[in-house]
Amino acid sequence: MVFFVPDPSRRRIPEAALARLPLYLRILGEVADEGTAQVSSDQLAELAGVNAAKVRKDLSYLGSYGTRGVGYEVAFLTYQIQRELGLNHDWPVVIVGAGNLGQALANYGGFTERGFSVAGVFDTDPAKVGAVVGGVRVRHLDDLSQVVQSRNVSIGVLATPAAAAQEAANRLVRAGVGSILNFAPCVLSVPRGVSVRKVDLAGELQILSYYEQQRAIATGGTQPTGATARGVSA
Amino acid sequence: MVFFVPDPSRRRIPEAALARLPLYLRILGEVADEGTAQVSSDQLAELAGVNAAKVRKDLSYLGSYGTRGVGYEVAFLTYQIQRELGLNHDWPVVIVGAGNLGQALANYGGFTERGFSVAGVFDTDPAKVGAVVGGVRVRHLDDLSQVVQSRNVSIGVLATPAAAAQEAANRLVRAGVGSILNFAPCVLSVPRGVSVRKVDLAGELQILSYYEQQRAIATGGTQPTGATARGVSA
DNA sequence: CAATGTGAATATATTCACAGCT
DNA sequence: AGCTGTGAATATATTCACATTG
Repeated sequence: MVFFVPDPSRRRIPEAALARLPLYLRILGEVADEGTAQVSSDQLAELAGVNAAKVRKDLSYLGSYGTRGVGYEVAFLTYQIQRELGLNHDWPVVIVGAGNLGQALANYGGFTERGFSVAGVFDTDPAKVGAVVGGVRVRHLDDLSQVVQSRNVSIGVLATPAAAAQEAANRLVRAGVGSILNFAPCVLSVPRGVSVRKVDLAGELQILSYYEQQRAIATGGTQPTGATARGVSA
Repeated sequence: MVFFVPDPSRRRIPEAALARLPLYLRILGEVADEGTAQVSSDQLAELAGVNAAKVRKDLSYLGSYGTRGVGYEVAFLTYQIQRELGLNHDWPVVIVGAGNLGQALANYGGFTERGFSVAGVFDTDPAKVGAVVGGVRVRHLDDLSQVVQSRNVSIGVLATPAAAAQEAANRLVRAGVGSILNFAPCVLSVPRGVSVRKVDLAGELQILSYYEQQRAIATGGTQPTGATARGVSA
């Protein structure tokens, strides 16, 4: 009997810490742009708006890359986070759905700016196929597999209407994509091993709405515009 | 000495549970569209892709709205979640930044579809001011305060470049906005009491990149396209 | 001596498992 | 009989506080 076989993927970073690494990375970029070579966890924490102990613990999952009494070397730490996140590789993405949001994401500089080139934009609507969006021609979804394989794409961005999302996800998975960023307002069912992250834009507003309502209650203030109850199934 | 003054805002829902309410709400909407009147926590859990006990505990923070042995009445539960989130009120939003993302969000049906009307789109760029986006004319940021006050706006969506974000946030706060949804890749500093939620689109991809790298390591498979190390301060 | 890295303490979140209703 | 609502158990995350080290 073998005890304590330490899961070979033991190196896994806790989810909560992982989610903050992109933030630290961005801050390190800004700090570097100002010519600063060293940062302390206190400084990072201040800039990131989090607790300094949290910064240190988060970074400790990557290894011991700081210097006691001094801090972290900006360039070195940047490199280590990038390496941990896999950002020293190219990760071309495909965008499925060339509606408002899909087009916006294709045009949106933020992806390419941070190293995610758009290998293709896909749709099934003949009216959209052929149009040029963000410098990329919209292709028919039938070409997805070919592009994913030839360009070695492993990340897909899903920006279709909810009704089309599951089928589009199926196609992404069949084409060989291993991770999906889902903007469609629906829950995807994917084979085990495929990673999905969901972004719910309207949901974010609903959460803010809760905070605003709490504030309104707390301050005993007047409620916002007309308490027009919406239909229950809206 | 007074012990255990139970925080008057004790009614606060745990953050993690709160973040799932929009998901449940959406699922309830789908279920209702299919004409189903009752759902069990098992069914909801299945549809939401989470544990059934979690569903029950989340819903229990709202009150006891289920019926033992039966489940939850779809319409009633929908109403209760909406009420808790403050969605029985109108919450007009303003969008600051009429670049690619700002325009897309204004056009994007998802906000209005879920009851968040766009009261205005603002920018400082004279080339953009006056253009019509998503049926709304882009106004100059100087008009922000007037619109926020006249339309009683308390939620702002920030979609400017990072460099302009802090100043735009200041203006939102000064105008009277209490909650900000921040798409700009930067950390905002706001007065105590103002809520900020950040959406980091590229950061989401970076996290997926980590998963993909882990998969590549686990499967011992070939790395993705060219291991071109990017500049350290990228 | 200043700041990291980390055990220990605390807080939050998830899940189990079942008493209690319908 | 079946499903909710919830204490208790567990897991994860955050924060404290300090020994350790350059």
